[in-house]
Amino acid sequence: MVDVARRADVSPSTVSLFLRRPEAVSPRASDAVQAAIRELNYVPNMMAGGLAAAGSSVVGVIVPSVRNAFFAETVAALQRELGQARLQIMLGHTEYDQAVETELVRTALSWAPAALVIAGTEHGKTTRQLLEAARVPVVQVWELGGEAPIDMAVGFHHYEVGAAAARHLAARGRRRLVFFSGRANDDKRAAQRAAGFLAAGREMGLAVQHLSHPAPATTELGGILFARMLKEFEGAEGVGIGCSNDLLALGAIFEAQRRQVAIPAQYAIIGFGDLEFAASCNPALSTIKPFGDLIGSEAARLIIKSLADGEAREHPSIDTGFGLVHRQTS
Amino acid sequence: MVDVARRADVSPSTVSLFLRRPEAVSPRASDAVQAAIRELNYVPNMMAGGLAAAGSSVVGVIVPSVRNAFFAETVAALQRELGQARLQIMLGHTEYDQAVETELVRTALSWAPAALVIAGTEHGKTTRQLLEAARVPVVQVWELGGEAPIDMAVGFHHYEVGAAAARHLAARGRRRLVFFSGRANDDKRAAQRAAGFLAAGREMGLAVQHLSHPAPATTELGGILFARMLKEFEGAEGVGIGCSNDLLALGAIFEAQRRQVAIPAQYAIIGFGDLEFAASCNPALSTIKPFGDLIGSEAARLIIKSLADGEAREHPSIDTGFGLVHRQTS
DNA sequence: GGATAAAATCGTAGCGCTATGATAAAACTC
DNA sequence: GAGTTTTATCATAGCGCTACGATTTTATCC
Repeated sequence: MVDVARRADVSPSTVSLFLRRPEAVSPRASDAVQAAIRELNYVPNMMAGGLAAAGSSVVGVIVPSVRNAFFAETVAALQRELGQARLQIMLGHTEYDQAVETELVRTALSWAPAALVIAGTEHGKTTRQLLEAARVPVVQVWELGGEAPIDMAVGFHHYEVGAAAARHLAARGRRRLVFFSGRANDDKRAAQRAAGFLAAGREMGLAVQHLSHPAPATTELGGILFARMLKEFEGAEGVGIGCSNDLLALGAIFEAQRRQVAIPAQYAIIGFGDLEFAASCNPALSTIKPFGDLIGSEAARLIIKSLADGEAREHPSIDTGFGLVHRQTS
Repeated sequence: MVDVARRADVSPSTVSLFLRRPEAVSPRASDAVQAAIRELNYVPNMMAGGLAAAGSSVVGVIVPSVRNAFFAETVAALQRELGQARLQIMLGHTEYDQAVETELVRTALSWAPAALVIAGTEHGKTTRQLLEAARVPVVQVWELGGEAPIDMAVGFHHYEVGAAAARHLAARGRRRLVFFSGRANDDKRAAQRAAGFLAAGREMGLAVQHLSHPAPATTELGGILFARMLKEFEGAEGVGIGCSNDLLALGAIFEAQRRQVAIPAQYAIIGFGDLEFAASCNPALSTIKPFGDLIGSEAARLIIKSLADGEAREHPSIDTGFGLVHRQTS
């Protein structure tokens, strides 16, 4: 910055002011500074700026897995919207491990972030304390319900997702409901969807069952659970299958085809996620669609608004809801 | 840090030294400092440290899209390995736009990063200049060939991927080869795979054709291209289809089923990516498997080694190669 | 032209930590 | 115990920029 100032024949303060508030600098000085920046290919040092300003332009984003298409979509939307506001994403993923999550929060805080985005409402005690003490906007995403939000929240009720899937299958005449899920020990949100599905089925007086597995919810596991279900429900009629995500559903479809089992004539299926392939499946997959992109863009909007409002900021929770997408499998 | 020092009855220098090199501090002082850190819940300010040290623990990671499962896997591996080395990922994604890429590089550089990871070998002139002038380790990932590496590279030759797919289909008796691709205007790596496929086919004296589309390479597009191909090759025999990714292949499989076209009896298919569902498809998908996880972990290893070696560091290019996974579609 | 207000520019202390050399304390040798 | 070496601790300048008040310049009014 000192070199830019020298070249533009202004003081370093003026260069700094120009970068922060261009309208506060005269056109003559602006032109000179811009030219100097271009000629010297000057790149500001964000650490110096953040240190002097007692806060940085970093937004810590902590999700269970960036490989999971749900979270990837939200991260992408956050990047898009926050990038426009000159904020940078520092990414951490927990692989569903609470101790990792605590360390990632601590690391994010060491960058004096402008805000934090973290998936879920359930956190370990230390994590929650760190977040509560952080004095920066915190947005919990992808879930509502459970523990009260620390600050702001954007998500939906996974329990209601499961219930909606059960009600949809019942409305399609299914009298016996089965729920497939993976990551039984780690994925609290999938467990909520299962709980909602089973409870809604019971309320409607239907027979319900839960087939779960500790492995991640993959296409392969979907096929395995479908085969297992066939064994248990030999000859049963009117079965509806809820899957904790679309990959399990895809695997179930493939296994049904291999065994000449007709979908949905013999077994109706509904997934969760409305993943990229869902509409193009054969048969096209019914699913519950979360709005991952909307979650990201709403979280970004809340952050930007919070930063503008300062101490007067609010603490909203936004329920994005979800969509029922009725296609050929149900 | 001053508060921690006061509480531990040592100087702030000793606290700092303990955090950087614990073995350089006596056990008595170590215990006192650790206790003070715990009691005060002290979180270091990384910006101050980075500024004073003339460099930070940030690694800028710039990929076309985090929603793309290939890159997500590499980002996940980078996060895992670099996290172990106390480095933090600052993520940017370009959505295949070169101007965005340039800005993301500039932003990453403003954090005085320890290193940069960027996808691809082809970059705009300004981007390349920024990277060359950066004086930090730069690892280009997911591609080899094209322009010479700026510093280090971990990837494979997409042209060879296409050629391998063509040779595989020829070895399975296919006499007419078609390549499906999407994002025809943006995705240079997909274009390379197409070029390799077509060239290898021609070299073997086979009829070759390229069906491409400017839209992203989705399952739906796979179905559309398959339908288009059926029109053009009405009654042709011995056709082999190479797809620029597994999603296109999945869409082609679904469309074949809808039209009672037998895979691979009538048309053989090979994808790219070995995505999560590939093995569980009906029929199971033949594909070319890139090693996204290995690319991430190798890039991380190179960065960590570079940082340890300092000016004496080397500039390797690592060819991870790829695997041919022969399953039921071919 | 003088007085006043607004806009523009500048000077300065300091943000929290590091690297480095200076100093103090501990360990070793004779 | 004295001298030397090694280990541990401390003091200091400074990293590049910001926020803020001081100063200068420009614009407006009478």
